[in-house]
Amino acid sequence: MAERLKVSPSTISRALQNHPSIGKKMTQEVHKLAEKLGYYPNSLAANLRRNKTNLIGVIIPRIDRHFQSSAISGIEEVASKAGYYVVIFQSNNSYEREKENARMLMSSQADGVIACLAMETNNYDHLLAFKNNNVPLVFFDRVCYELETHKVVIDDFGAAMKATEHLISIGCKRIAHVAGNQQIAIFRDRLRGYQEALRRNNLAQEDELIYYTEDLSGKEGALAARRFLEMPSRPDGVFCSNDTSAISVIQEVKRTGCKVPDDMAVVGFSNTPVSLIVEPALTTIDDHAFEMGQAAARMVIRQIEQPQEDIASETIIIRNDLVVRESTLKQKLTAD
Amino acid sequence: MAERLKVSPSTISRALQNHPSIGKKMTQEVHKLAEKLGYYPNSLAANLRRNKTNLIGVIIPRIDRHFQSSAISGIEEVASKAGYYVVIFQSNNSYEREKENARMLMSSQADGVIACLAMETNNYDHLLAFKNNNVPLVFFDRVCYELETHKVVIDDFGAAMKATEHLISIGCKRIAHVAGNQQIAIFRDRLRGYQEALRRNNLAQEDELIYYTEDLSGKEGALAARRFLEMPSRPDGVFCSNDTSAISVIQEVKRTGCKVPDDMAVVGFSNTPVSLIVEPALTTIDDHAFEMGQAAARMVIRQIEQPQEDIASETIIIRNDLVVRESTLKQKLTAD
DNA sequence: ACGAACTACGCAAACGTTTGTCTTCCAAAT
DNA sequence: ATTTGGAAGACAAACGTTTGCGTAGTTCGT
Repeated sequence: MAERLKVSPSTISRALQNHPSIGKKMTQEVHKLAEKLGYYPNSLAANLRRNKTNLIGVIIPRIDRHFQSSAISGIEEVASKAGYYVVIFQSNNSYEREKENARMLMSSQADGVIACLAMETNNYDHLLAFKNNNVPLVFFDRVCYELETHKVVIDDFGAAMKATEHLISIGCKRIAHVAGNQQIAIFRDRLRGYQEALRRNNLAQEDELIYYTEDLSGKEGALAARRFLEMPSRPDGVFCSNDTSAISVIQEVKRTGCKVPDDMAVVGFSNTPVSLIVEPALTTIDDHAFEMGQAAARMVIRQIEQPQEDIASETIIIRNDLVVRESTLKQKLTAD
Repeated sequence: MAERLKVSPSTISRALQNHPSIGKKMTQEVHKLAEKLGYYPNSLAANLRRNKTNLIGVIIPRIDRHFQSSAISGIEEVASKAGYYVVIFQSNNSYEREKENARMLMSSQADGVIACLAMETNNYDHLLAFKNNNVPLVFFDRVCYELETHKVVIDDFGAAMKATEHLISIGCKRIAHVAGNQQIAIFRDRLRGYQEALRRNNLAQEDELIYYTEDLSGKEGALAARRFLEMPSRPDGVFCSNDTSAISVIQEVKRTGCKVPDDMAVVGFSNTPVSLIVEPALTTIDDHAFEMGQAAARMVIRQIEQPQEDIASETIIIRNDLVVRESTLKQKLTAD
């Protein structure tokens, strides 16, 4: 270590952080030497001693989903500005991996945790450890209502209602829905929002108009589209719980020679980049993933730095917007 | 700590890792107690003592690019199977951030590092620290030829040649190129591959057929397309150095009423998901990002675990494939 | 019955920092 | 000349593990 080349260990430490009780000359010399020796402080040791790691752990399903990586970008932006590092753990939507990730995070003494739950997860004991050990925990998007924690979400119910009412406003009378896994609150809420919109507008609510999927994959979107197309009285609008399935629906509809939006209008959810590429471009809900990430990061950092706050739980709801594109721009709209 | 509830500190440690020199009964009791107390070993302390973190640091430009996140998925798969954790640092293509990331990685005592260089980077001193301190370093994709390290790449030159020759094979005579930042080796190589294909087939090599971009963004793709379309003798084929710009080219060409591929065939690079969504679907080079990640991870782990190996540098070249889709399926092809 | 060989565990040092307190030295005030 | 005070730095403990070695207690062979 650097100390042996000059003097004592504590002096080095203080010099490196420009502590006032160390002389100017000494301080400068130490910095010089550190430079020359290519010295890197061992943060393991420092963190151990200080009992603070400046680490924010993030547990998410998959990094290669646009929504998730946008949220992470938001988290990172806020965190790094505040002097925190972000370490990412993927659950791959597996409960076991999520549990393992939580264990690792506990072991690595993260100062705070941000999580978006895996599809499979319906037991939350592995996350209790954070609560029990006073490490701040913030959920976003796929949150857990059974646990009393801070959350960042969007109003999925309202957004779904908005999307469905948009379909109604352009004249759709029979509106179908491609629903996500009903274990997950956000997908339940989107289904409910869809139903509520129908109810308020006195439109048909038939069970067969709802296609339940496992994971809203493209394949399932195509299957849903086929089912809808084969129905005797075919729906004229579809609200899908994500963009991937919505795009698949569009493609499948077109494959059969029908027109989007004229024969069937389509609305997605999330405003991923592909929604701009598909033809016709997809009307969708912009869920502001980046902002969700920012809010979650700010929230967790506040908890880290002001632990005395007695807020048991706080929920932030991020704005969402309906982005109208061609997939719901009926040419006959003006004629109506 | 758990020890105070029973006996000595070392016994606990050994019991937790099922060391043979600890009695069955004792071992079981310790595990039980750990369970009950919700005990999480402090890996900071353990790592400090063992001088091994099981951490692999990854420095990449941006997590929300499909190529990068696929590569990370590959890295993670291999790493986690081998008992390593992956911690991700984004450079946002900024040299300063990359330097900072490298410093942090050095401080956190990562066992190995995998890096994909930022656009801005053309000085490599910050990465020398790894070499100097014997922490294995593997580059992938955007590698650095000035440093003697292990690398995982694809044959960008060959792939570009393959792509361009494919355009030639479908009858294109005037082939343009949307080139990436020429500071980066891979984009230089792709340009060279394009040129070589033209040379070998005795086709026109005009400077104005090459459109140089800063970052191959969608916007730049559209600008390139416009330039090409306005040329007196319009190119009938375009090879773009990435998918984003290629898709923009397709959209812009269509916007002006021209047909892809009949008026202008388009080839991209990377086989991102959007290449399947755009119409016509994009012919592109599949660069096997996931496999690159896997290979890089295997490579760095091998170096970590077999430090005696005297291999100064090794380069792995991952297979790449041309994926032919409608953007180069000329209907007149059979007529030719 | 005596020592050898095991078994099962404790002791203590070490990893590289941080930090509260103590010491030393020197200048200024009395 | 003696005290006072402040500046600059040293000492040592502590963070929570791991690990080489030592040492009781037990078992076994003779």
